[in-house]
Amino acid sequence: MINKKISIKDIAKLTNTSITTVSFVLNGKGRISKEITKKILDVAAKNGYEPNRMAVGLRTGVSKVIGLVVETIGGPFFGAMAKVIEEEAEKEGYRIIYCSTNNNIQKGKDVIRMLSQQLVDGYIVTPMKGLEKDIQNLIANEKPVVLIDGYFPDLDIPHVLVDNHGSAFNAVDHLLKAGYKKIGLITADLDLIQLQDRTRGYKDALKANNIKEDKKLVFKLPFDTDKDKAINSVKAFIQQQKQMDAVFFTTNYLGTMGLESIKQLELNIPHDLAMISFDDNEIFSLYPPGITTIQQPTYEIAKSAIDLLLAQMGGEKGDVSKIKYQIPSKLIERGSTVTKK
Amino acid sequence: MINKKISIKDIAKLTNTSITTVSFVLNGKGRISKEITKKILDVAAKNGYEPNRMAVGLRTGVSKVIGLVVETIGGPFFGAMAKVIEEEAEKEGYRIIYCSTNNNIQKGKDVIRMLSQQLVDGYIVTPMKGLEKDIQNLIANEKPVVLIDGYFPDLDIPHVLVDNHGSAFNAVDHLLKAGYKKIGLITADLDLIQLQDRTRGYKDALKANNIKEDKKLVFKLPFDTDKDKAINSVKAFIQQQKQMDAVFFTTNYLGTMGLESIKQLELNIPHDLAMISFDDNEIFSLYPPGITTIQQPTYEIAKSAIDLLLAQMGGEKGDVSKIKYQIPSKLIERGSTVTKK
DNA sequence: TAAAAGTGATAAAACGTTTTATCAAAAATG
DNA sequence: CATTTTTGATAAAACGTTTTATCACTTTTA
Repeated sequence: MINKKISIKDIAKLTNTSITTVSFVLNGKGRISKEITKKILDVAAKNGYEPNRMAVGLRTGVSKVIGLVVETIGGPFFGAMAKVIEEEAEKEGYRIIYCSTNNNIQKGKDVIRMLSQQLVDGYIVTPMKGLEKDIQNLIANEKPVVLIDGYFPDLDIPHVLVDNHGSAFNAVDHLLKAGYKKIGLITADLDLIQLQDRTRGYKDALKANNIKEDKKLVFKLPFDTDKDKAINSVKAFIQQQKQMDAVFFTTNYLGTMGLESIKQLELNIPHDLAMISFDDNEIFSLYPPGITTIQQPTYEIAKSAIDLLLAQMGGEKGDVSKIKYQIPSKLIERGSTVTKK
Repeated sequence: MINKKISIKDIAKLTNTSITTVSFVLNGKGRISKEITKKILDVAAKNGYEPNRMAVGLRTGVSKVIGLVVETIGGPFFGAMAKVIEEEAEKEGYRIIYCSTNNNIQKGKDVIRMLSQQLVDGYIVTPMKGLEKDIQNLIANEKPVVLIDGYFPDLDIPHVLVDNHGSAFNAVDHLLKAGYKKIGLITADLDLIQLQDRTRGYKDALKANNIKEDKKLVFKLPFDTDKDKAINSVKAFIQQQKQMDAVFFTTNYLGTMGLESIKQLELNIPHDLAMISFDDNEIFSLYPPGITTIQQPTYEIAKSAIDLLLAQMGGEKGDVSKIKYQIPSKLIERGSTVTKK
């Protein structure tokens, strides 16, 4: 089976036919007699013929590759989605080429430029501020794009993500209904629409419960501080706000870091401090007394995104620019937010 | 900047030169005068020329794409490695196309066949029993391959992975030195060399400490049982072995599941049962009293693997088939294995 | 039975590059 | 000044496909 790669031309020679005939047979086009068809198919199979994707790509302009641009591939959230996307794509014969941006705009630009060297048929991208032009460019060049986990507020580009505002609203509302009064917010100092929407959800929930927002209860953790430093500043924040009886973390990463901080401060959850984190995670279910979380529907998000993209690449016409899915999340209630006596 | 893609031919027309000249200038070959060179470079830059990778690939047989075949991209271990691999590859202008096998041999075969349709220049693969032929085929076709996280005992293929035997040995030895007598092993019923090496490490450590192996203390969790079922069977195993005072989990996944089981059984760690898990994980550092783990050097593994691959693809000759890195791990001692009084 | 329609197969162009071989003009050599 | 060498540029082939247009031959139609 150790075969030098065989080409359509070789098969033609082997079967005393022409290149065209072989191509037609292999693609089920044209009109070729049963016998010749069989002969060609046999020879192709016996020699393990595989079309040269480069040649096909050059000729047809189709690569059967999807570009997946995410913030970071590690981590449970994108990891889970990548898996779903890969599986679905494979069913239609697409492969995934993936790149991460690490929330770095220049990296994002580079990655998109690279991918756009006619080597990718469509994109799933987690957007960041600053990438608007680049992504519009892709669309202008007729490449389907689906945004995931974020969106551009002023642009009509199909996207699918969790209902950030509603999820945060529900979480904070849940805390208030459970009797917590002074609810803090810990978020990241990143210019991401997701975080803004979550913050809005927090504020709107307070408002809906007639609670005045206290600016001192909101903490924005600077980006790219190292972990120990970050934990220390979160600890400092928690200690400063003595009256705070619950805290809402806007991301998975912040939540686990918060957990570490609370642990180091030797505070009891939920007695001294209740907490909720965005994004479920194995830690949150295991760590006593269990941390209440907002579980993102990763499967639905990923599935919708890839379906949307495949539909577009499958030649579906129609204007997709208005397709904007906001998928509801699920609040997983655990011990960290028991109703206050 | 919304440019229809421009080709080398267009540039030639725009500058009143020939295709060859443009190609030479763009690739720094041939002998072209300063002025023409400048003119072409200017036009190319202004129009945002990007070479068509398909055409280049077809002509040169080089795709500048690396295939990464892993068990599953989710999860901290492969996630972390994927990141490193992607970053290093990018420095040399390579992109990553990734596929997961989910420990399914057929899927692995399919994936490799797909990638080998002349669309990938080299491979990093986590091997599984049954893929020997397929991978040897790649090598026979002159494609560089580096195995990661596993290897084929009977084949000379470059690979890099943690020192599984030594790591497991150290872990179990650590337990024995800390005063634990009856040490259990929980592993997965998968035919993976990694797990076998770890199991050997466990057994050899017992032997080295003159302890007779007790078959009843070894539990192989059947593959693909669902999580709840798995937890229940682990619980049953733990309850059955009353004399067992410590347990060694051979993977991350098993470790967290074990943690859940122990939690449900309301056993105290380490008083009722000490534990060590292979593969560090955020849960293990957070979960009280802290779980002792074997921390795999993901960075070194990934870095070595990609370096090895890039070197081969960079035209490095020489026989690499004997390159076999076994990188030592680090035992992170935490509260789950305190010295027995 | 002559014209029209259908059948089975193919030649050749095209996709966008890279690269070899070639060529004319200019410069250097004897 | 005739010859060789160097310089700067290019034509054309090739990579492996897909696809359009064409062709010879058979069958159907009028």
